[in-house]
Amino acid sequence: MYEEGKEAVRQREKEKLVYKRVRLMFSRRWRFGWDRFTDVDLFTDRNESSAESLSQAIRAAASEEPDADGSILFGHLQGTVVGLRYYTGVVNQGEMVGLVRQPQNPYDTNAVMVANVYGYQVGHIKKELAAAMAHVMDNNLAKVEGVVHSGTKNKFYMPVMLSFWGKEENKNAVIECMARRGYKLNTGGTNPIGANQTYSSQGARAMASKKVVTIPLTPEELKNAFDNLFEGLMESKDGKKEAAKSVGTPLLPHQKQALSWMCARENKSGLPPFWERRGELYYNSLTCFSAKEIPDRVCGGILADDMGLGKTLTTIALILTNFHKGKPLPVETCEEQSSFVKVASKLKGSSSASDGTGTLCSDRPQAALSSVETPDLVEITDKSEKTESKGKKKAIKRKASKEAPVLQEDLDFAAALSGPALDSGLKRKRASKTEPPTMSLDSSMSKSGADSSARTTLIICPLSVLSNWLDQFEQHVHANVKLNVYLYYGSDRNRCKKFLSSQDVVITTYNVLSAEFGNKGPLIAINWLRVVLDEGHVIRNPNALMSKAVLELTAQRRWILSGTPIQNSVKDLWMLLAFLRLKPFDVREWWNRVIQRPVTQGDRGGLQNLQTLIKCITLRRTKSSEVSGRPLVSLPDKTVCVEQVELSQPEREEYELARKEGRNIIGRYVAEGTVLRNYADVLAILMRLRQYCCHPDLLAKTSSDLGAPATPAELREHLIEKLRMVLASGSDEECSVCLDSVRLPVITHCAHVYCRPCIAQVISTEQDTAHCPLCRSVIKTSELVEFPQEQMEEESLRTSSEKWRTSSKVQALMSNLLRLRSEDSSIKCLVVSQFTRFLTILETPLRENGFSFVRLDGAMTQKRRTQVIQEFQSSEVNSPVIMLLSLKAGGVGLNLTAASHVFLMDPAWNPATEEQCIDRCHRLGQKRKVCVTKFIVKDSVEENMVKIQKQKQDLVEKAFGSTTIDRKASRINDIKALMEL
DNA sequence: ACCGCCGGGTGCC
DNA sequence: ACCGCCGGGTGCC
Repeated sequence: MYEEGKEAVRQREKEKLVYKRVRLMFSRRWRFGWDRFTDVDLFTDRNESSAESLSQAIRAAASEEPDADGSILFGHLQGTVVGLRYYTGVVNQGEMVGLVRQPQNPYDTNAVMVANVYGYQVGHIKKELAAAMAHVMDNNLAKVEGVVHSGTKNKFYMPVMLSFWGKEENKNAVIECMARRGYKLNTGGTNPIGANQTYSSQGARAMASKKVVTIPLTPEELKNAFDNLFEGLMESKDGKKEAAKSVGTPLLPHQKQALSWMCARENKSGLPPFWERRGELYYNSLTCFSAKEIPDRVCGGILADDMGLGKTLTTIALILTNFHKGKPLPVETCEEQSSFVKVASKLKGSSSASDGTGTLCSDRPQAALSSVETPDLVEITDKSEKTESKGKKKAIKRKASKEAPVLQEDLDFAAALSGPALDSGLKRKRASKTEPPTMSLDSSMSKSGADSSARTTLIICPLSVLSNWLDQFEQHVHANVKLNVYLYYGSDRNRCKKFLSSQDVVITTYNVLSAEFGNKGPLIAINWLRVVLDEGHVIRNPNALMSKAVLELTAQRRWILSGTPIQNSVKDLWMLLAFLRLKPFDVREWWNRVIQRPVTQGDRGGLQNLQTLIKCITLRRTKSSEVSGRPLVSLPDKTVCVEQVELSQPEREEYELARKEGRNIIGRYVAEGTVLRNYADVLAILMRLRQYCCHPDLLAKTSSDLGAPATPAELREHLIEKLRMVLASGSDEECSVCLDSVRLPVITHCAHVYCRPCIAQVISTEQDTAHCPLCRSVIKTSELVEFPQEQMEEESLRTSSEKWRTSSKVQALMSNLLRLRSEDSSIKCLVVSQFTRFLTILETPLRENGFSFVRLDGAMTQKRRTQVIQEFQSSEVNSPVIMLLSLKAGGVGLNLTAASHVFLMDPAWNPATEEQCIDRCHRLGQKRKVCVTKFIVKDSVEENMVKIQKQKQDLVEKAFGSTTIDRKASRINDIKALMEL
């Protein structure tokens, strides 16, 4: 009887083999989060086209996983999972299961497969129920989720609690569709089985013992909690690791700390978050999944330190310090390798795509490379290859002859026969070993862990920081170390796989990667040692091509560098975790069910789980963090002083004339209560005064040239025109909605300026009856006037052609610059103004006095910008000593540490804008004391602006909840104070 | 699966 | 014997 049974099983297996190939595709896609199809086809014929189309189909299915946003719970239904004994997948009490339609199933086109969190198939839904579900699922009426509350009682079937989720409008259709086939959805009240609790860590256990009453988070609490998600992720251990000798720059304490943490995360040991050891098994407390094998740990994480704390340096240190098995990257030094220089130069020609790389790129000859590979490494490589080919051979043999695998099967069959005694209730053995779970795990493990042949770190960054990486490598790698850094960018880049994977570092951009993703470039094909995503938050949209491309990369270790890890919502986090392959959340469904939905619904447990998760993989320090009681980075001192400027007699007379005129006009508006209606006019007057304070030639042709307005329409046109001129001169105006400097300014019909997104929000909330926040005029989107940023170029030409004259403020600046030069000619200065035309005026005296300078303003192309910054930052003797900087130019990331003196030529409305500007040189990397000089004209509108700045700062520190009325009042008060009314 | 179902063997009690 | 009953074989979709 025993023999007969054995034979029968073998026979059945053989018959089913063909179908099994198909089925495996389905189960495998779960296992790998849908994206690892290439590893999968152990059983497919090596028929390229069929494997190809199937893989495409599966990939397409994966991307269809809907974003469950806005889904509501329709109801629950108790169902049955059948066919348990045919599959290896096991389910623990309380574990979630996935339900996948299998329209290709040859026995039943309605089949619904059940898989556990790891993607191992557990069974099928009983066919009558499957028939009903198939309709719902195929028509996308609902997403069905399963949880197995009670454990497996027998080997053949088990109950499963199904919940149906979908859009409100489909609810009745779903309920009716199920009812028609005799399945009544339990829609009772606010769900009987606690949809929320089910997913949180207390899960089934808590439910069984007592009803846990959870008070959902308010949206505000949620927002706060979320904003703080990345705060305080300072590793408490102060383990510090010394960098390898090849790192030329000494690391600061917090950088050593980060290096230690990163090395630890790469040299894996210990369990990933939410896993614990339970006897023989590893158990995940979130999903209730358990496995015999040690779960995959994420090799890498998120380094989310504040900007300026040295993420780049730390990453370079990591590359050099932690190669394999905690040993430093083997690199050659100049002295030993002088004989190879010739080879190196040959390679250099073929590889460098930009002069930036030239000095670093490919200096290490290939001869040296091969000598570095220890026999030990080679051996491991061979081994992994063997296991891989063995696996394939086995698969092929199974098809050809049944002799070889019989023994294997028999053992398993015997195990199966021995039944529950051996099962221990948690893990059933499968009669066939065609698809042992260990194999897939092991193979992925050996790929990521034991494959020591990978050498190269791939760094992907936005184009804007590419040059920064090259600089930093040059700067921080020890001078006599030959590190192969290849810039994979430009049309003549070397696409040779062998070449790339022999480099130590390959740097490329997200765009290059996206481009290659489409036409199968080498980046996707190479097995990288490490992939580093710089500014990693750019991949937060999972639909973007570059995000998809990034997920396809094969690597043993993965890192995300980001100064701003989260922009708005929980959703954005999925992509980061998916890239890191944080299982099981790399599969969207588990992320949605375990984290995203609970958190967005205000479930505290869900939020806590998210926090724990993030904490495990993230290191974040801010500028204000401390290491062992000391501040992270001690910046050199900064002194800010105000230098009062006295106007000359003629200047004063001109100014007073304009001031009186303006005061009269504004005074009339105040008396009439029409300040806000004529706001553009007011701003134009103020602007005129501010410009007088700097230089008389700043004044553009003013609206007075336009002639007196006749009709209301003309008046409006004039006001809008005035506002346009105020903006065009570079003034940093404030948006009354966000109370910050305007970004993407638009002008309303009633001549007020706001940020485009701010006013768009006002319009969308107030719908048809939207009013201007300042004057309550009706506003419409169609009537908003765009203000194209940086459109003032040719005007500056006209000014320079006029006869140049000086001004008191110009004099004040020049005497400072001349004094500094005589004290220390190496000092570099930033000269900042809101008025780009003022910068142009300043060029003349700078040239006359023989200062070498560069200019950076918003009108410059990105390319020119980086060029200018590079020039200015250079420490060469002839490099420019002065940068003329437009206040609003450049993002926050701008690094101008070469300068130690800042001259703010004119005050801004928003003090934060000035601070931001100062921080561009007062930041990490600044070696000198920073000295800031603000020029303020005595007895002028500028002095009043400074006073208002102070008041505003106080206000910001005190409270935030200012109403529109407050804002309006404060605007008017500001103006009155400015004009001393 | 300690079930249900199928289909062959069988046939008074 | 065109049924009932018994008991072995069998078992997801």
